[in-house]
Amino acid sequence: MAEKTTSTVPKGQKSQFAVPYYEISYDKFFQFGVSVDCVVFGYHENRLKILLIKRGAAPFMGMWALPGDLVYPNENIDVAAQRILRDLTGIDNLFMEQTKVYGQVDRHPAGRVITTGYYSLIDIAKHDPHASAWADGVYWMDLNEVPKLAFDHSDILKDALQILQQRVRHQPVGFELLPEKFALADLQALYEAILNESYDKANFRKRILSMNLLISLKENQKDVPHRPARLYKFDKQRYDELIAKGFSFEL
Amino acid sequence: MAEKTTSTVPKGQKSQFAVPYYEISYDKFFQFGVSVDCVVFGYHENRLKILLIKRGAAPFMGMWALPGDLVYPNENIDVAAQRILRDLTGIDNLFMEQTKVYGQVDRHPAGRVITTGYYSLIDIAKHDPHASAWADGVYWMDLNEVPKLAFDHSDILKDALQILQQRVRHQPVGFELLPEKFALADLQALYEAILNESYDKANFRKRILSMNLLISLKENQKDVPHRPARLYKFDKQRYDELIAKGFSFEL
DNA sequence: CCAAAAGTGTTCATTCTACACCCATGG
DNA sequence: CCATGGGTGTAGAATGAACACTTTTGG
Repeated sequence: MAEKTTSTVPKGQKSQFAVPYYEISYDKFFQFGVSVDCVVFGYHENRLKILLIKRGAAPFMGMWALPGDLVYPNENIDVAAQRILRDLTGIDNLFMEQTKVYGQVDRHPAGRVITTGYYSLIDIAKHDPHASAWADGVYWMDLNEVPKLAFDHSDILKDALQILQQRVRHQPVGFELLPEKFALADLQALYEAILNESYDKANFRKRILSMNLLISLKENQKDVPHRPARLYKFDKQRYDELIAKGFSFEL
Repeated sequence: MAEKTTSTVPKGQKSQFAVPYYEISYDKFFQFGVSVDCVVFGYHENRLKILLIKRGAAPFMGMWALPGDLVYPNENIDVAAQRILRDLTGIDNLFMEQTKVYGQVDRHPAGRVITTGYYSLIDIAKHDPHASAWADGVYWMDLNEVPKLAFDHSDILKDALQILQQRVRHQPVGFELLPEKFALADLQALYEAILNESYDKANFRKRILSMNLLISLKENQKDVPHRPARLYKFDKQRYDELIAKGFSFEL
């Protein structure tokens, strides 16, 4: 920012270099609000879910929205995103990644607020308790049943889903949605839910196992009315090694 | 932004819902500056280049930096990015895409400024004139020779390059860097420059041609001291059709 | 013994890789 | 006629898709 040495500027507005540098802070340029909005994906009973809140204040009171908040002037935006999810779920250091910035002038009725989308993946069974215990305004909504959301949150959700689908095909990102120990069929069902496709069981497991990213545990499912499946866990260490070598996971 | 109904907030700071909604605009939350920074890739003589400016004002005066500017309070951020490149190159509607948001508290010495990175691809031969004629502060720098940049611009550049490499492998994005008519060997050299790899000539052309994204012109290179190559152009229409059908280009 | 889902093996088609070879032009 | 890079064909390897089959559990 403020890097240009010359510039054409919109009529009636002076460039930031028309005034001494140290006055910039008090300038009309510093009037933006900054927020983050979180698209939290969960997975339960073969369905993709998303964490929504019911707004209890204007604007858009009573409408569904993504959890989000304004960023404090002395707060990094990544930290703000973590803070919001900590408030909702009680968990720190959740996997989170930026999606996009939304900078339309009129996107917030209260003033100029630009927001950054984040998406996150969590295992509902493990992390849900705090969220559902917290206020009456937080719910896991089936992705297929999400109504129109407040602000431009429908767009933010749409973009986040697309990015998730893209990620999941090229990086083993989906594991955060599963319990630590899982069967290959669970993983397959997860991929099918996210990508809206179906895969051949034999070929799916061959592909996944050939990547050597799963550690076969010496443990099986219990109390299932059929042959119990072998459980696996994700080998994070091996993944990091492969990534460091420029490996790209392709589904 | 301002979506939560309850929240724990940093000590000593009140949530935006502790005050009536309509007062938010005058709140301490609205003190951010917002900027955009552009990573403009060009391509010339088998080398990837990037457009840099030499800063003529504090802070970081005299250092190399990405072209960027503060966003006006009434300006969409995408529009701001286009404006900056229009100033530099005289071209409107350049291909541009967001990379990431940079929201570290201390990233700008003049105050709290968050910035959004954009990358853009342009054909130097076609679009350069304005840039090089414009002031003495704008240069095409070989990507391998870029020094440490002002602010966190080195990070922004690094991320943008990574995103470009990712894009180029999955979408035919690189064409913007070439003249409208090009030979297959030019395209191959471009991919090799961006991805730092080399490909078998025969296999590369088979792969590219099998996608049916190139239109073979009835025209060859001229004045080359060897068999002149057939020229092609990118079939944008066909590309849009394929994308609409969920096609994904894989290199 | 049956149902249900886990888990494996095989075949055939397709794609990828490496490499050899021919072609057209300027000098 | 040579050097240079354009352009093509092919054999063998590797991968992928489809599908049949075996295994292990609970009821």
